[in-house]
Amino acid sequence: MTQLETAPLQIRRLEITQPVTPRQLARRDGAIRAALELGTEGGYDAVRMRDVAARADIALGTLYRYFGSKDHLLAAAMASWTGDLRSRITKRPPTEASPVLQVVEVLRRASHSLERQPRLGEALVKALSSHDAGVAEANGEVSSHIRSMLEPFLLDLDADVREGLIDLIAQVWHSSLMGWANGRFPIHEVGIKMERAVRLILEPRFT
Amino acid sequence: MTQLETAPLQIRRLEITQPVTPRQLARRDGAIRAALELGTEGGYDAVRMRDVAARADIALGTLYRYFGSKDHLLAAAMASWTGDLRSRITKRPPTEASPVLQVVEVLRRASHSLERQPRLGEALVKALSSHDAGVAEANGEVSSHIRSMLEPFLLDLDADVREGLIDLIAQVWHSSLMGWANGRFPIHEVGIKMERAVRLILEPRFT
DNA sequence: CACCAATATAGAACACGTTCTAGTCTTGGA
DNA sequence: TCCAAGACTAGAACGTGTTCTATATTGGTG
Repeated sequence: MTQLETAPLQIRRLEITQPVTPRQLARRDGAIRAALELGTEGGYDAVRMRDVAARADIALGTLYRYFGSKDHLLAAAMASWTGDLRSRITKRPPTEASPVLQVVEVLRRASHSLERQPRLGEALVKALSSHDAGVAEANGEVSSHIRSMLEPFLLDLDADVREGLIDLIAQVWHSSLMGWANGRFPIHEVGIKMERAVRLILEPRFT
Repeated sequence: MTQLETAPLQIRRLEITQPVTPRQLARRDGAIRAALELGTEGGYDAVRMRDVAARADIALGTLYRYFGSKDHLLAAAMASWTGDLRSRITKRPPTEASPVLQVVEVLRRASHSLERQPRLGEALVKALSSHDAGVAEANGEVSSHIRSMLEPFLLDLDADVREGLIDLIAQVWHSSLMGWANGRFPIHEVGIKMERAVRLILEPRFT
C-alpha cells in the first residue's frame, strides 16, 4: 500500500525575458500571432507549443523564454484581444439610453465578437483560468480593460459601490465565458445569462 | 482550408462503468478516497492517476473505466464534499438574523472549511473548471447542493428572482474559489469577497 | 575589433494524462 | 456446472507540455 510518494515539487523556471530589441519584439509578437492563428483554426488543443514555435520561426526554448507556459501565451493573446475590444467600444460607444442597457450592450457586443471566432474564444477563455504567474498578470490586464469599458456608464453611483458592482459583473462575465468554453451551455446563452445577471445586479440601483 | 463542419473529432472513449456489485462500489470509493488523500497531502499535481490507482489497489485502466479523466475523478470528490457541507449546514443552520447575513454565514462556513484543507480545496476547485462530460455532471450536483443550502433563506423573494439571485451567488462562489485556487488572492479574501458580493446583490432586495 | 554574457537554436529528454494490448478473472444465466 | 460477455490486471505505448543540453549567434563594452 504505502508506495512512497515522490515529492516532485519544482522550484525552478527561467525568468521571463522582457523583449527589448526590435528583433525580440518581433519574436514575441510572432508567437502571439501564430497562437491566434492556430487557435482560430482549431481551438485550445490545436495550439501546440511546438507548432507555435515552428510557425513563428523560433525555437521551442525561445518561446518558453517569453511565455512561461502555453496558458501564459494564450492569456497574453486574450489581453490583447480585450484591448482591441475596448478600443472598439470607445470608438463607437453604446447607443442605448439607460446605464443598465448600456452595460448590457457592451457585454453583448463582447460575446457577439467571441461568437464569430468560437474556436479562438474557447482557447483564450480556457487559458485564463489557469494557475500561472503570467496568466495572473494577463488577467489583471483583462480586468482593467473590462473596468474601463463599464465605468463610464456607472458614474452616477458612489465610487465604492461602483467598484464592487464592476467587480461583480466582471466575475459574472468570466464565469459565463467559462461555462461556455467548458461546454456547459451554448454561446448564445452567454449573452442571455449576462444580461439577466446585469439586470438583477444593476436595476435595483437605478430606480 | 476553412472549416468543413466536421464535428466529431474524437472517436474516443470507453463508456463509464456504473458500479453495481459491492466490489465495484468498493473500487470506485477506494479511488475517490485515494484521490482525497493525495489531494490533501499535495494538491492537484500530487493527485497522479498512477498513484491513485496504486493506492486504491486497482489497475490504471480500471480507474479510467470509472472516471473518464483526472478531473472527473476530482470533480466527483468535490460533489461528495459539497454534499457533506450541505448536511452540516442543514444539521446546524446559520444563527444570524437576516437573510443576507444567513447567506453570508453559509458561504463563510464553506470557505472556512476549505481553508482547513487548502491543498485539497485547490485540487477540487481546479478540477471543476475543466471541460469534460463527467465534470459537467458533477458540477450540476455541486450547483444543486449550493441551491439547496441557500434557498431556505430567500423564500420571501419571488421565485424567478430568487432563482436568478441564487445562480448569481453560485457564480460568484465559483469564480471566487477559482481566483483563490489559481493564486490570484489568498484564502481569507475568499470569504471577504463573497460577503461583499452577497451584500451588493441582496441588500437592495431586503430594505 | 575582441570579448563576454545573454540569447537563440535544434533537438533530445522527461513527466504525466491517457489509450492500447494481451491475457486472466468474475459473474450471471442456461 | 459451464460458458460467453465483459471486467480486471500489468504494463507498454503515445502525445504534448515542459525542461535540459550542447552549440551558435548577437549585441553591448572596452
